[in-house]
Amino acid sequence: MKSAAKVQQAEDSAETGAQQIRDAIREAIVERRLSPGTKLSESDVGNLFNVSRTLARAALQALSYEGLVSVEKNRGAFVAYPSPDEARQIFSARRLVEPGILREAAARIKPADITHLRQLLLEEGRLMSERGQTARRAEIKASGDFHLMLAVISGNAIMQRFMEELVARSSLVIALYGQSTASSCGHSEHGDIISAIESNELDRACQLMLHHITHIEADLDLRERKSLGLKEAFEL
Amino acid sequence: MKSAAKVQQAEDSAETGAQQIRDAIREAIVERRLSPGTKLSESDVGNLFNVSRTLARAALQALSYEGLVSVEKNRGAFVAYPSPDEARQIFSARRLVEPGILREAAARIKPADITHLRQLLLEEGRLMSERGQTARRAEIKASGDFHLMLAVISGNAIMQRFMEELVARSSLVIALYGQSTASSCGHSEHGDIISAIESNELDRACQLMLHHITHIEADLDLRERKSLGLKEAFEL
DNA sequence: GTGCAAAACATCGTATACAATTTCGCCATC
DNA sequence: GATGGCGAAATTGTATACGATGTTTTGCAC
Repeated sequence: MKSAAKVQQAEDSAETGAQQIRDAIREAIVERRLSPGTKLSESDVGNLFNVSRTLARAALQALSYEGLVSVEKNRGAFVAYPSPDEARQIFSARRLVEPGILREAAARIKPADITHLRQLLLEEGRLMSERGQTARRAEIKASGDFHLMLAVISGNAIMQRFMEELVARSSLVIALYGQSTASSCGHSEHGDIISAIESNELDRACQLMLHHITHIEADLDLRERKSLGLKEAFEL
Repeated sequence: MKSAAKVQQAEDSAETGAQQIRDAIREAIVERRLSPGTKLSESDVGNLFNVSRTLARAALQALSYEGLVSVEKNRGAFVAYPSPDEARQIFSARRLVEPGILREAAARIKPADITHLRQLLLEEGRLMSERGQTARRAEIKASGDFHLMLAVISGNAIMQRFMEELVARSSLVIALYGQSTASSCGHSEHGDIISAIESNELDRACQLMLHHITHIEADLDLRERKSLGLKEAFEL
């Protein structure tokens, strides 16, 4: 029934008054309801969630450890505004770890996992064809979930957490520097990767993954905005 | 002069009342002055550093994000006591990322970096020959610094932070499950890796790195302690 | 003497309060 | 009219206070 889930949630959220807020804000950032640079004042966050500044502050601190929020001393917290250089580092990191994760995942993958991956893919495709903001947001999330799922399958909780951070930060980068309207220009590439895994073509799957990541990065416009950059760093 | 550095430090530490404490505790954990499972009560930590529970709590929270401290709801914070499975995941993660980091580092390495690496190696060797607790602790740190330095050279701040976490947690694992007295049984392996990089034998350097990590893990006794495990989790 | 229950104690979770720093607006002055 | 400084308002940094939860101890009954 609902009781089990509710109790579980209650037990979690009890310790995690702050974590609930953290998760809510993170979701808002990843789904781009919050734009990079937006100020997240402790009081505002606290009022919004009906908690004290203490918890709001804890949540913001947590997000800063994940790189989604930058806190500046005596000035407050802002949704992270990754520099082009940071963006490059994020994708460099992904190219570095995702082939390895894919290999680990492929070694342990079960038929049920493949089914699950294909379900994700279907969902992603469905959302792509839909119109509207909510569909867009769900699509963004689904696109990241594919990469996350591989980390889950790999069975390494540490790499999973790291990938969560990388995917979330990627979403931020794409929001800032993305050019093409469709963030998931490489939707079909996900399918190709699954197919390669299924047919045990591991090296090819890794190659596809590398290309996929590179394609995402290639869609960005990572040129520095000199004069604009200063203005934006101040206010926007 | 000193002023620039001092000011920089002052600005840093001002924002980081909590971060100073976090760093101090982390250092104590990594250098094994604090054993896994040790209780870190918020009040005690606060009193120790002459700050309120607020800051102590923030520091402990931060350490829990790094996996060095585990906080249990309504029970308090403890120096992390990684399970054998967690230990395996940590080394699995290192095998996954360190070759990639090494490749990145090799691509950007400058002569000055190699000099620096060799200096680290020398220092490590010197500490190995010394006796005493302090030398041991410094040796542990130096051994990790080699791996960290490669991440620094790679120029990717994200991977650098990730490696910092992995090295710190490795230290914890070795403290728990290490068998041989010398934690740095593979000291010479560090030198071999540098040599391989210097002579541009990249594939060999990666192989050496993988073997090195595997050697460290092989020195562990990762068998589960059933009855003992429970007792230790309580008190020790 | 043993076992259970209840209360005292300790510790954490959260809110509120105060101090320090920054920011913004206003007025005087050039 | 522009500029610079001074003061008020807002925001963050830190401490303290109070309620909730877990742990230990004490006392009573069997």
